[in-house]
Amino acid sequence: MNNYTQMLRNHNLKATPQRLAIVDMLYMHGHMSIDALYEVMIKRFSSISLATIYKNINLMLENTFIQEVKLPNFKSVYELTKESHSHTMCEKCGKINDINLDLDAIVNTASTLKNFEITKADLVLSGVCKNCV
Amino acid sequence: MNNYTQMLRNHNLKATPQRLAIVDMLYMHGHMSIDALYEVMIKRFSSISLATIYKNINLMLENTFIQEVKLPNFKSVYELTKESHSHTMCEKCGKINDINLDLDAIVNTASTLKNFEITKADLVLSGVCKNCV
DNA sequence: GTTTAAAGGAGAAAAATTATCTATAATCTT
DNA sequence: AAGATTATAGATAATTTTTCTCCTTTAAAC
Ligand SMILES: [Mn+2]
Ligand SMILES: [Mn+2]
Ligand SMILES: [Zn+2]
Ligand SMILES: [Zn+2]
Repeated sequence: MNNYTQMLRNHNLKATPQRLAIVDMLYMHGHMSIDALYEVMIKRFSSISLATIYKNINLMLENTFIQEVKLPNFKSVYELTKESHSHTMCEKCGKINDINLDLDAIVNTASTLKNFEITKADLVLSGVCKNCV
Repeated sequence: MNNYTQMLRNHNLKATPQRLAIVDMLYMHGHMSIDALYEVMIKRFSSISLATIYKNINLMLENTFIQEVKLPNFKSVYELTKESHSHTMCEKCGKINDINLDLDAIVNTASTLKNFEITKADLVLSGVCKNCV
């Protein structure tokens, strides 16, 4: 029994081949849209239903096994849940990368400024990556 | 000829009553989803088509007359374009507020760290507002 | 191996968004 | 101000995206 199998079961999800493949794809590609995921999944499971992708993505979201990343002007992408982090997105090539930034100061400022209890900070930095300048 | 009329024309948009109302609603409410906008618009224009809302929102987005704000777990909202700013969103009552935070330090750090030319920073702080604690 | 509860696939259905068409209204031209 | 020009609104169809239903298959438990 491999890694992902245990991870899925820990989240009350049966470890089906389709799910293991989804996890595998997300692990390999990092951030994937529904469409991109379906495209790679159909190669492994020629008869997989798009509904299966949606159902699993939604289930995994509910179980916080994965996270949705909303991007300006683009479709959402999904990734395996890991420590909170921010993202960069290249507007030319569309490449999305993780970036660890210390947002504590900002969050604290905001919290006191607005008397607001902050539980999550979603930051997307858009621009042009080094390969696209 | 009022304010909005001129603003719309400056963006190559004819100042129709429907558009003026959309601008007015966004000005009054701040951040609105497509549905919320349609709901208030139908009160003023009983026969307005949802397609008109979509067409105008998309046109105004193209002309950067308005901006889309993508929110975790919720539908996008739209607002009149103003100076770049961040948002807080209460997960209890759904209230969205503007907040001006100095992200320069963060942006610069990210830029040098990843050799990435940043043109835009979208930050949404989720949590619980003072009215909902 | 048998049981059972969950998941997959096919396709229908629903929801969201966009496109097409025509009458009308906003702006431009005189 | 009147007429010409062009973009827009609204009705509706079409398309796209997402969810649901139903039945079969399969993973997990015993
Ligand atoms: Mn990430
Ligand atoms: Mn705002
Ligand atoms: Zn790039
Ligand atoms: Zn609240």
